[in-house]
Amino acid sequence: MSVIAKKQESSTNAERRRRGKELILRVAEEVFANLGFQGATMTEIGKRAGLPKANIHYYFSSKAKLYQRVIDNVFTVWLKAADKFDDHDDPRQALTAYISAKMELARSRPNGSKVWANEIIRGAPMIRDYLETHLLDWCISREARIQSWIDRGMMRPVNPRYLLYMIWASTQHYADFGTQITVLNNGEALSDEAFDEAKNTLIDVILNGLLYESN
Amino acid sequence: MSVIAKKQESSTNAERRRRGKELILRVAEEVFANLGFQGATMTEIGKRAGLPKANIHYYFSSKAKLYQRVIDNVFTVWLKAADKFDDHDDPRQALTAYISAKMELARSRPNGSKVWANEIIRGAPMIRDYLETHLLDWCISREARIQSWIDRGMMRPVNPRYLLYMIWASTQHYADFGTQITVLNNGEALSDEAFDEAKNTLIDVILNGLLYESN
DNA sequence: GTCTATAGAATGATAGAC
DNA sequence: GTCTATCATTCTATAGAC
Repeated sequence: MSVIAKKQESSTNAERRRRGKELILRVAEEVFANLGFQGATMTEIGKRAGLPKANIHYYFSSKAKLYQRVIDNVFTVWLKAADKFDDHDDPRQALTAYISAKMELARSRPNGSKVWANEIIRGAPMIRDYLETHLLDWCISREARIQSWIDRGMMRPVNPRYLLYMIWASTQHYADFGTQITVLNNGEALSDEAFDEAKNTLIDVILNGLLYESN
Repeated sequence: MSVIAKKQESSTNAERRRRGKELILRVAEEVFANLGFQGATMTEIGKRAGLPKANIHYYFSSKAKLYQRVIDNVFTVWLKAADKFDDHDDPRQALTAYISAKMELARSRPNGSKVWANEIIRGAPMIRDYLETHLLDWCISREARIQSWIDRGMMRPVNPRYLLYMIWASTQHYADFGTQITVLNNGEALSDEAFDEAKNTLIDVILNGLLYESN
């Protein structure tokens, strides 16, 4: 076997290993979201991934480590969507883009949002440092941006932080409380059209609540 | 011992028993809120209540039954606050009263809100029937009320259901995500003044977003 | 009613064969 | 790398003394 062939085989194995880890992470996100950290079991994660639990321990040394990796992914995805906030220097466009991005995330990755919510409700034992550093930094810089809009008379004066909380809460609700929303929708998940209407209602009320008539 | 004395003693014992159950329920709400259903243990509940776990089982036959009772209490308290919605036939007054009541509940009973959130995130296994009956009924009647305001030109047209979700989400956030809010507040819980400002921001944005200038 | 002790089941983690 | 078998721990729940 040539060196090149060896390299290719090695690359293939690495690739397979990566895919195995990806699969486990995806399944683990779902299980942690629906059962909480304590409720989730390695056996259940293994079962849904089609593996004995010993294999999960082979890839991720402990349940806590696996959970930490799931949380890392959730935060990475959130950060990426949150950057939509910076695309425009106009409150109407920026807030519309941000609310839309958050709603699309709630739609496409509800389990990530649930894991995050579960973790916060528990008192954030695993991610306190994220909150104290990355999240706080993100907030401070965006609050400055919102304040500059207020100072320039582009929107009504509100405490920027409470505005951010309002947007987080009302968008993430469609992921975290998806079960309740489905039950109240006669047991059917919101259609794409209904979800769009919900999104537009949020944008409509918040922008109307913040912007002056003239804008 | 006279019959009256016997009656009094019996009443005192019943009273003590009731107080014992109350204490356990209060402690259980806190433990379920912070650890989730699976994370909460009878040992921990007993420890915080100053009792061995066998006593908890004496008062509540099983962990599931105790949890169900905690959930019952949460829903009862919520229903009472939700009635604030009916005190006025004017959107400004009614929505202000309702948002205020929800925020006061988030402030005074954050653990109840967290238990509810945990239960919904898990897929509402224990309270699906509540959602399908009591909560749905409550929604339908209040949506009709909101719709009548819209029909009478008292507020801008929005889908009443998504407005309710917005109010629930943005108020309950202050309970469910209290840990995150505290960390972002430099590790200190929101002061009464800050909480009031948050409440007024919500009322301000939502009412401004819904009502016509002339109102 | 209250407690100690323990049964019986489930879980995270690992050893060791293949 | 993958699997079976198993250990050590922890949990719900109950038995039984007081």
